[in-house]
Amino acid sequence: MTGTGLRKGAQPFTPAVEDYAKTLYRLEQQRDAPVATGAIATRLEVSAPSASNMVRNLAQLGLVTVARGRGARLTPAGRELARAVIRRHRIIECFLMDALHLPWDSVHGEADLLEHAVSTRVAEAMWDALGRPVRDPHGDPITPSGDDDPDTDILEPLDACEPDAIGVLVRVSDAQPEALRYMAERGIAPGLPIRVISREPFGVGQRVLIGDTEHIIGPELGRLIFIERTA
Amino acid sequence: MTGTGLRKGAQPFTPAVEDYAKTLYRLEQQRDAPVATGAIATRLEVSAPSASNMVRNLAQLGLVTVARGRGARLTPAGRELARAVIRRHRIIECFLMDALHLPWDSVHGEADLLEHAVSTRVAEAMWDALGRPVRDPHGDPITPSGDDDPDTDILEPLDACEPDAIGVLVRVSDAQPEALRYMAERGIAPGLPIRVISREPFGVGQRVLIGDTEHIIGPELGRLIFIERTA
DNA sequence: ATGCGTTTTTAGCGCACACTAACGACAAGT
DNA sequence: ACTTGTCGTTAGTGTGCGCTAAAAACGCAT
Repeated sequence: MTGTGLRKGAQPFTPAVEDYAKTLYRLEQQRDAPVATGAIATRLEVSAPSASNMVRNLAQLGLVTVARGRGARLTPAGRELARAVIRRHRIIECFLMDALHLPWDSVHGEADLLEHAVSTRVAEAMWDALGRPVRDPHGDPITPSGDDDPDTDILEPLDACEPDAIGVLVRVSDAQPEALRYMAERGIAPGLPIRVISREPFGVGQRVLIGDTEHIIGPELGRLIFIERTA
Repeated sequence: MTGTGLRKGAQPFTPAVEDYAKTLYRLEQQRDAPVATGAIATRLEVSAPSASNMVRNLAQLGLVTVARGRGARLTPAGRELARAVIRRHRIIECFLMDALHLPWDSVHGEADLLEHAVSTRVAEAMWDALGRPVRDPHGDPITPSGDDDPDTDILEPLDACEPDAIGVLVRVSDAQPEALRYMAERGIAPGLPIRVISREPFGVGQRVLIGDTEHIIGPELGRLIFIERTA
């Protein structure tokens, strides 16, 4: 891979380390258990040995403890780093959309590049300039400073909601840009009221009212959309 | 130095290459001649061998031609790269000051970090959001897209101006943050009218009217301040 | 021309991070 | 109990980019 260049005044951790911490955090919070190195490798699109090595590296930095046998867990320090990176990422996403008016689906990728170069100072200045928003454009929470995502457990994936469920579309996973583009085209975005009309058979998906438009949401998409139930 | 981490979607050139191109450009334009590798090393604060190696690297990338014997010159491609980086840098500086209200003296350092992570798309979006300004906060020109700095030759360093010279303070070199802090404290900034009152003997410097305040400008500072003469 | 100081390059190394190929450890199936 | 497939790890490489120590080239003064 390409070398690092002259990054003297940069963050205390390398971009790679930050990325691993972030990924660890994500996976750890998905199911609360030690994270397999293979999962990390898949998620970061690196080879298994690369992930294996880097996990050892993180352990040496005190960011991770390797449970004997299988899997790694973040230490408090690691968790703090991960949360700091995620916070920067989300602030940057907000910023790119609200201040620079970049299209929804490109914001996540740009933020991935920027999150390692933007200092905390700059990120906080962005946050202030935006009026300290509470969620990013995909509905992910921007937590005060080092808290856990408060509501990931409250939210339900649309996919899992039975007909007549009512709520607010709060979050849309930013993992797949094409999905975002698809949704943007149809006006599906966080903040809209949502109601499940019915579930179509044969795996077609759900008929859903979002805002005042009816949509057919396939199961793939349904897993990326999260709602806060009101009924 | 630290490794690069996962920078997949990034710029076509590494941060280091961009930094060398930028420096080459700067030095080449200072005196129009091939640039000695030692000068590059000094400017970038790396060892002479490092600079030497990287210059060879740039040559291989087609960004530079190494004049036999001494010194390197940018090719058109190299010049274009350098100008793109410099343009990004200046837009970012503007942005940090005008949109995020960061202090004058910290803006340059942050921009140095960011200029390699901000894509052209984002930089141009920043520029638009700022109303396409023509100069950055230090008075350096933000040229339309790939032109040469138009006026560096028109400007005169304050240091070289004789008493009674009148003009506008256009540019302040951003090379030394402490100097910027000093000037910021005293309200010295680009855009102000300026008049040289007298030159004090024994190397003390010049008495100068900037805006409507009188200042004593020592020779060190006088070399960092550039004015556009009107008389 | 010869020798000296400066400048540049060569040689060899370290570190971060990726990769492939090959090896080991364990669950499950026969 | 033995094979097999799925993990994970070790071993060894490559690339970017920095470094020091030593050699080579240049430029100037004698």
